[in-house]
Amino acid sequence: MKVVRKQRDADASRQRVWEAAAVAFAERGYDGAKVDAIAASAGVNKAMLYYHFADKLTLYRAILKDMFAAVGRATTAVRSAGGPPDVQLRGYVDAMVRAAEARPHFPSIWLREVAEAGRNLDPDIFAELRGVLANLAGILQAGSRQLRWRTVDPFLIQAGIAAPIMLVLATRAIRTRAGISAADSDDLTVLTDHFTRMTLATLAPKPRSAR
Amino acid sequence: MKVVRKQRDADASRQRVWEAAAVAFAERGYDGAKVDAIAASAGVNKAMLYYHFADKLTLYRAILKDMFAAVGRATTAVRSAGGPPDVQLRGYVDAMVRAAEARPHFPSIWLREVAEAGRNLDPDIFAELRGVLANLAGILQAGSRQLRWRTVDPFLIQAGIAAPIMLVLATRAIRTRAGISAADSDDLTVLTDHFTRMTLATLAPKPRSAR
DNA sequence: GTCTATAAATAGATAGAC
DNA sequence: GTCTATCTATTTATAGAC
Repeated sequence: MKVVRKQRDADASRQRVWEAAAVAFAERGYDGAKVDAIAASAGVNKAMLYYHFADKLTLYRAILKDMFAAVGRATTAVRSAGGPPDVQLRGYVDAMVRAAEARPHFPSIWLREVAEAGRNLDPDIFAELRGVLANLAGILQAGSRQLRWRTVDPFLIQAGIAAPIMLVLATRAIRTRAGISAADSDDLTVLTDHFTRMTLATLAPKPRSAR
Repeated sequence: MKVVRKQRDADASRQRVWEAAAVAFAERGYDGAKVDAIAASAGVNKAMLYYHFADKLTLYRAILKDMFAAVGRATTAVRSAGGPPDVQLRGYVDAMVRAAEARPHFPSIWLREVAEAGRNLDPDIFAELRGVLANLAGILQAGSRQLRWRTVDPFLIQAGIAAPIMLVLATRAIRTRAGISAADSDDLTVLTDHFTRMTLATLAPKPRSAR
């Protein structure tokens, strides 16, 4: 009984550290986030943090890995589900939005990692990223065959989907304050709709007769 | 003569500090960039850095202001030049690409600032951002009238243009190493072409008859 | 303008008691 | 599992000579 209780507390404090760290890394970046602050905000002592995680970098990498693994799982599920390419594409966009939405720290950390140009990413995570891109490439190929989509570099398509989504989500709070309105884009469905339509329009074949 | 020489040296060392700082802030972020490292990489002593700039934050803000002012000038020039909305839009995209390309540190710092959700941005810079967005909104309105473009939130369009461009530029070096190919997208014209076409396709009116 | 030396504060990490 | 106290290295910033 005592063991069980301790176990539950352990999980709880580990979880609180994890979440406080995710918030801090999102708000301040790896170097800007301070271990003292993370521990304090988690309601534990700094030594407790080091009890659960070897060091700051290990903690950070654990959060990163969780993020990218989630995207990998979600996009692979979309691909496995099959269906028409345009439906899969919507699923892909939706997977991005949902993975980010489920983790409030996701957009900021993702943007920072892009800015870092991968310095913190280990081979595992790179493999995950290539997997995500392969899922997208698969959808694009299916679209080429079945819907005569244009042939476009999958990386450019991925950039066009993920980057703006993360920007919109990362700046939700500040935009109203800054006098930059985007009322609609706070609705996640609007987000998915817009970037799905944008991507499909980009991929659509040239009209037969027009011009 | 001596004064002139000193003056030239002053400019030179100030400039070297500026550039070293821009690189460091891009690579490591505000907190990750160390004053010692910046001074060393600029080939001056740390005290020299403080001679030219009041403190680290002032130096950082100066670089930020230069970046956003450049985008403001460039997009305003595009708007003033007038012309058909689709041509103006291409000019707008091109302005983003060029402003970023002219400053190697631009994409990374821009992405980091988005992740910061504006913590470092002062009212001046916010005004600049609103100006850029107003320039885009003007183009979109002209397109609505003259080319029957759809009505879309300008912020979503801006997100769709700027964010992926910065991502592509910020990750140029790493992508080859990571096994993520995007050979074409290293050519700036290809970049401008792609995101211009993407945006125009997004804005294009619904076809009359099709479906 | 430029440098050396150093102050003063902060931050990551650990020892060791409970 | 959890905490207090502390060690050590790093980091921003300045004083003051040349």
